[in-house]
Amino acid sequence: MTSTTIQMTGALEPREDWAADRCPMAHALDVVRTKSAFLVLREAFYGATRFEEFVQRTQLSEPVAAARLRELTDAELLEREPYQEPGQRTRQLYRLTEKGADLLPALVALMQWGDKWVLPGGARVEVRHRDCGARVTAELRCEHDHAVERDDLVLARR
Amino acid sequence: MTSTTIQMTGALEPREDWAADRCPMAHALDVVRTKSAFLVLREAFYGATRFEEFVQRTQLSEPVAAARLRELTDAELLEREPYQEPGQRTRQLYRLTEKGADLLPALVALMQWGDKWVLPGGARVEVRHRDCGARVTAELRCEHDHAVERDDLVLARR
DNA sequence: ACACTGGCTTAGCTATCGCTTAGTCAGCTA
DNA sequence: TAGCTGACTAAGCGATAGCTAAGCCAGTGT
Repeated sequence: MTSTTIQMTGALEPREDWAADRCPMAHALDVVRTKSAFLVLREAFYGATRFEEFVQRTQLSEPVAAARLRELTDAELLEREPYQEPGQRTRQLYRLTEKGADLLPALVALMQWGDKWVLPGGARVEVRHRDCGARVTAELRCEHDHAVERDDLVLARR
Repeated sequence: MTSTTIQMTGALEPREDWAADRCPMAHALDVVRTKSAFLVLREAFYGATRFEEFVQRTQLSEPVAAARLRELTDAELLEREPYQEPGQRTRQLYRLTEKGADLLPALVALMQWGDKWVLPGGARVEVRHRDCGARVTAELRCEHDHAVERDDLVLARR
């Protein structure tokens, strides 16, 4: 079995001074902490905009959906916008902001992992490329556009 | 502002029958539910193997670290292996399995998002490609190797 | 024989997550 | 004006996630 850990350079040791307080993943997880927040975001990506849509599609209770919509709006992953259908009163709809939409690779990566390891073949829906119809996955690439394998990763101090 | 929601094909409506029970993301989040689980996995990627390393580097309390290590081992994202240093008793070390290592794109995607939106420039460490030194990110690609923009995604029923 | 160390476990606490049930409120429609 | 609907809010509950403090156990070192 090949090693799956990222090789650390000598410069990274000792570890005590850089770890937990500035880890961007830990801070990301402070913003999107709960499963229900991921579910709300998933439905926002799938096109939900109205309160009732979020409640029905996430299968969350109304209070929980309302709390997550409020928190995600406060954190600026979603934005509210008033709208009015003819013959209806003014309502709010929720839309992804750029900040929220930028989480899509993380959600796709989780879906892809769940599909491969937890529910193989069980999902009823998949994400495809509009132009060519091929399945879309989140994969690791470097800025020079090389596909990066796990064992080709290095941690570098910035 | 461009639309950031995934376009749904007509075939996906009505939505009532396919949503929550088989969503692979929801099932992924049942396995890796808590922030502490993500932190333990992060440290496994960074090369931690011993109990004390996980405790110190995640800044979790010992009971929580022990619980997550047990759960992740039970879920087969980590495996235990006995080892013995000369003059020491036998100990366990924890290593990522293939299943666990496969979560790396999701973790990188979360790091990347946190680095961009929560802690801009604050992180002290980044992931690079060993061969060329360029920064690595998780990005969406289709099987035909096209880079996929958010607005070029379509949901398809499988 | 005794203390020490690494790797846990147990007990007991608080805070948060999510649920159900039961409102509230604004603006139609009758 | 009285009810209806969509979008919430409030109250109260049980389950879970995290903490600290304390203890346990196996194997070394002295």
